[in-house]
Amino acid sequence: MEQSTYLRHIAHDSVIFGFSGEKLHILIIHYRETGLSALPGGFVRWDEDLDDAARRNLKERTGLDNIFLEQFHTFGNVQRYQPEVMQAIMTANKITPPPGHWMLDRFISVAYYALINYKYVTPQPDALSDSCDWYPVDALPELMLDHQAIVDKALETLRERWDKKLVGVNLLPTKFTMKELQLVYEAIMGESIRRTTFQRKMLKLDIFERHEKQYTGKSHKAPYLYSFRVEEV
Amino acid sequence: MEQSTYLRHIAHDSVIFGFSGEKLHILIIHYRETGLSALPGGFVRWDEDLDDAARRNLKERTGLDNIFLEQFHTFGNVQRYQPEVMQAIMTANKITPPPGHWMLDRFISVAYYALINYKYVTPQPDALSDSCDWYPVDALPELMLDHQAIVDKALETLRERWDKKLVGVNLLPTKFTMKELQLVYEAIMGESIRRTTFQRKMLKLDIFERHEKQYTGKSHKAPYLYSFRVEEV
DNA sequence: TGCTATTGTTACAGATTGAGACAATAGTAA
DNA sequence: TTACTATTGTCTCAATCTGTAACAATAGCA
Repeated sequence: MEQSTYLRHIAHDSVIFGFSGEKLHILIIHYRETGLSALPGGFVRWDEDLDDAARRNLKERTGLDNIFLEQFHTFGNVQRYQPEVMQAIMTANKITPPPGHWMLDRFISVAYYALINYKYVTPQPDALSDSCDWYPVDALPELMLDHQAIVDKALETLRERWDKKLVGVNLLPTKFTMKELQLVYEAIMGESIRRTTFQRKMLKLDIFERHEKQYTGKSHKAPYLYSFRVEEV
Repeated sequence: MEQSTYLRHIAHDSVIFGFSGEKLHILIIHYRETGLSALPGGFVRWDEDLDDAARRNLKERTGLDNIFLEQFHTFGNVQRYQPEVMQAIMTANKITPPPGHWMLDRFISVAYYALINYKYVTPQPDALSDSCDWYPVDALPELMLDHQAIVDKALETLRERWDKKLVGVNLLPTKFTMKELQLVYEAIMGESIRRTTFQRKMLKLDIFERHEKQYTGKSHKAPYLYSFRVEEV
């Protein structure tokens, strides 16, 4: 029996969030000469854990390892099945798949979201795509298949998990100011919060370590830098 | 190309919660003559939405329709791949699959949880299983593959979603007393809560409708019955 | 008419949250 | 040196929420 490299019918897509300092961004890839935009995704190898596949893919796309990555939903509607889309991508890359090729099958996609520090990432397009860019979540291009729905669900999940998953911290450098953390919060929640209330709420969590002040050259009081405290056991 | 009824490599399993009035229970099936216990699960047809597959399966197993059913995680570790388990089940049913049969392949399983009213359900074993019974969550038999991990994750999810998903209401009859709702809460959360605090918290949600009193024949004040209020638009 | 078990409601203290006030800077300008 | 401005770290006060307890109102029974 033929045993291909990848598990058939199973894909994974990642919503990679980055924070620019002002807005929340998502990494979008463009397929060569097709006008198609999509979330970075891939397949699962025969001998590979599902989570590892997502992690491997993320590393291939961004070069980053040890990143916050978490599964949030699996999309399996029949309407996802649009072989002509995959066909177009392959054709544009001068691949002529035989009818019934596994990439033209119906796929169920397990979706992950990643939180990374925008500045440390230089997106790297892979063999099938010609570019790989950051877009603000509120100004995404039209995405293929159900990828917009995947993004929407990812955002919804992010809002629910703000407190439990250190969402903000994972989008910032190791050291950050309360102001920066608040900007992330507001970008994700889509609502503003009072400075003092936010600061008090964060500090009461007692999970941050306070460091030296950050002198920016601006003529006002310098803020403290904070980092997530790593508990020693 | 051979096109089987089901999508290869993709399964789904359901953690079906029921509340006995005292404890939280889960529906477990036993495979004929193998000693194997498992969550009810199934596969996805070629022309079927993933969610529909889970819903169809639930109906086949319990006879119930229009039930609260929600996806919560997808399990895809390589360790799940134990063809000898599936082999044993098929052998016990006098089926001799050819080597490479699709049911002996590696599977990724999308897990759902359902909340149903214990009393209205008579579990119905299907062709491959000899029985189908309720077990208290704290006294489950040994489950095959990673099904215990699936149950654990389901419980964890249930606790997180108590408020958002009307978890309690979905486990009770249409009309219920505050006491009953509180018992469900305590069974799920694994901790007791003060009666007055709980009652106040629930009533403040302003999502319940109060009905007539429930006279049980006991010699004390009769409690009101409540139901979830359906907002008219 | 009491008695008991249970339920609905209210009262009160402590904790949490929203909103504002105020003092403490870090640089700039006078 | 001395204002002046923008921003940050705290503190205060009131409103709200939560944990706890008390109390009144039954429903059936002796």
